[in-house]
Amino acid sequence: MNGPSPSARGSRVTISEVAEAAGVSKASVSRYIGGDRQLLADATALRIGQAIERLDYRPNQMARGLKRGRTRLIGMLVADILNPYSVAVMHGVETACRQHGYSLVVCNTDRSTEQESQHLAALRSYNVEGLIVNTLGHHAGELQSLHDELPMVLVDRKVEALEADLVGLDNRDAVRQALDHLQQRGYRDLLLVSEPLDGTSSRQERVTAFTGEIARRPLLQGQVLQTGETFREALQHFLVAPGPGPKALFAANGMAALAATRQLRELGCRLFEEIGLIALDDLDWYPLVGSGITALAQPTAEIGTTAFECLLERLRGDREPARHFDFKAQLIIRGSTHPRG
Amino acid sequence: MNGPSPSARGSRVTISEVAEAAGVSKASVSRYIGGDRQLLADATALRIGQAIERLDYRPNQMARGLKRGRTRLIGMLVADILNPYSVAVMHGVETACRQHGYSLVVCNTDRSTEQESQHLAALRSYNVEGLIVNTLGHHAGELQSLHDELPMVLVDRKVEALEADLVGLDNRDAVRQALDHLQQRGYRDLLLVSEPLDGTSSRQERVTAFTGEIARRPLLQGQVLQTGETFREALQHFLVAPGPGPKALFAANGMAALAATRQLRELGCRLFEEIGLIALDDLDWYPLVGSGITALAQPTAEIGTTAFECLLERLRGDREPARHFDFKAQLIIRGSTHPRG
DNA sequence: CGCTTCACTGAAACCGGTTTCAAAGCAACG
DNA sequence: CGTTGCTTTGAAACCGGTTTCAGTGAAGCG
Repeated sequence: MNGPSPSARGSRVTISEVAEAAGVSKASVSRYIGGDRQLLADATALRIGQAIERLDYRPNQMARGLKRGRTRLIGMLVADILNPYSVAVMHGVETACRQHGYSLVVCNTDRSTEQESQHLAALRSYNVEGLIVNTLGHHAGELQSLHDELPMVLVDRKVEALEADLVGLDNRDAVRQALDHLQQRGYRDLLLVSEPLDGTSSRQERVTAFTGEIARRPLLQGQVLQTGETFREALQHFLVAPGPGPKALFAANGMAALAATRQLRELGCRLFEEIGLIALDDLDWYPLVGSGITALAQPTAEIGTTAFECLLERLRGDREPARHFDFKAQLIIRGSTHPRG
Repeated sequence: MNGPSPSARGSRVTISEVAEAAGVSKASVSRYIGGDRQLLADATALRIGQAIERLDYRPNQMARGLKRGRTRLIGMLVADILNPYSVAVMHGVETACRQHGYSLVVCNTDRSTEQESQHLAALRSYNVEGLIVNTLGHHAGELQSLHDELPMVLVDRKVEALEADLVGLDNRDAVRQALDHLQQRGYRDLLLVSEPLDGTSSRQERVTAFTGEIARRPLLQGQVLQTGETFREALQHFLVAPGPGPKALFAANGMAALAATRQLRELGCRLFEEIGLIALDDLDWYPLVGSGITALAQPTAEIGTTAFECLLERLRGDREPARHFDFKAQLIIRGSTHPRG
């Protein structure tokens, strides 16, 4: 009837106590909890089971990991935990982890190079079995040396000179879908709004795909703008400049969509009568802004699960060369790209 | 020039190898990395430092935790990682953790009772030093028995019969601020929109404070509505029903604000000319909807840091009775509560 | 010079598990 | 009845660290 003593903070039941209570050796208890139950006589297993139940014994995963080399811990390095995309992917990863008996250690680098390094060291010291990385990818050296030690899957962003699996979006296809849609709706003068190009591969790919596609489509004219200090003025300039036809913005991700919409409002634009908008990522508030923001949704949950499952295969010994998973974005049409003239 | 062998997956440099390389004993190396450096002769320390550098040695945190009892790991149980409030708090916690050399294991229960239980077991088995809990709080028993073993801080939500520190919002004050503001702006007929009352203490407190305050203010009339299946009809009914004056919604949190705004739009409301809106939590898209949504911002970062620091004090041996930290919400006025009447 | 003190170091026990290895008990076999 | 072989078990080594404790040599002291 009496639970564990409240003052006994940190002192847990150990395998030795269970062994003693059951009148067997540590080894037998270890075999019981380790799944080698068929090695034990039924009577012995029963006694151990009862002792475990009675003492409410839970094996110490850290101690198990020490000898066994399996901590059942996965590390995830996230560039910006306040970015909804990252969280959505992380949610997918976490779900997959739990389903396979793994736990997730999440490290947020806050887009800081120094924190990235610090977190990598920490994750290594915790003996995580594998790593899911969505980050700046400076520290290519550290990442490489870590990748030599354990499996690693990149999410959304390549890291230069790192031969690892990659799970992300088919950016080229997404950009094409966006331009197809805008063009079909009658928009002609486009502006790609991206967060600053800091080397993040997905951002760069979207920009490259955009300029490439624009060059290939005689009907369209397009330029690229980065959010930041000069963004407002440049945007204003775009709005008033003469062009080949109706104007539209293409936000390269959710944060850019937020920044773009905010600036449009502050510049006194009526959303979205004067100017169209399409955004990569589909955030839950897009339907609420003006007549709704047209989006290219990323299958974030699927990206997360795939990243984990990819990691799992590596953990099970898969030695294939690095693979790439490119998911397609899904167009969700709302009022911000209503047909134009 | 040659890094570690790529095939040597999982085999790291150990303290023994460093000891051998430096020509000293494990004990000395341990003292070196453990901060007992002043115990060592300068020459010895130098040799060890060089050996560590040369072999790129990183101590295994798990092994250290085993004997020392300090894993430098904090667990956080989150009810819903897709809820921006939770993420914002988590961000605060994570930052504080890193600054103090701790890492964070995040477990998302997805509002599932079963997952909560599963995660608690996992966190225990990983020897986390402390726990930050923001969750349903079913499993009061498991939480209690865990709280007997290690320090625990609740965030936002009380758990019945659990005597633990709590960090959250002063809900009564927040509700008063909201009603003061609405009243002063001329709104008279109010509707509190809450997510379903599932026992979450903060939700319940807001509802209770609301009805209490309404009863106390003769000018105001108010009722409570929960999001969910019947929400749309009930909302529509509220919109057309006669009342004592201008109507406004009070969203009890960010998710409720999202649901409410969405329904208002679908019901054809012009935001926010016909009806006012104030929301608890301040999400980054509030300025973009209609004329902007007035908000009561929670100091989420501060809540997160406080939760961690509170935990830290407990870890350092603080045995005070359970404390409560109630933060004040901050009113941020936007167009959704423009003056009426 | 003998004795104490102190700074420094290493051997060994320990943390809580897993795994190897050998041995004990028992049945089947020739 | 002596072997053989299988099942079941425990002692002990091990994982990678920390910590205790005893020992060494040199400096300080009477």
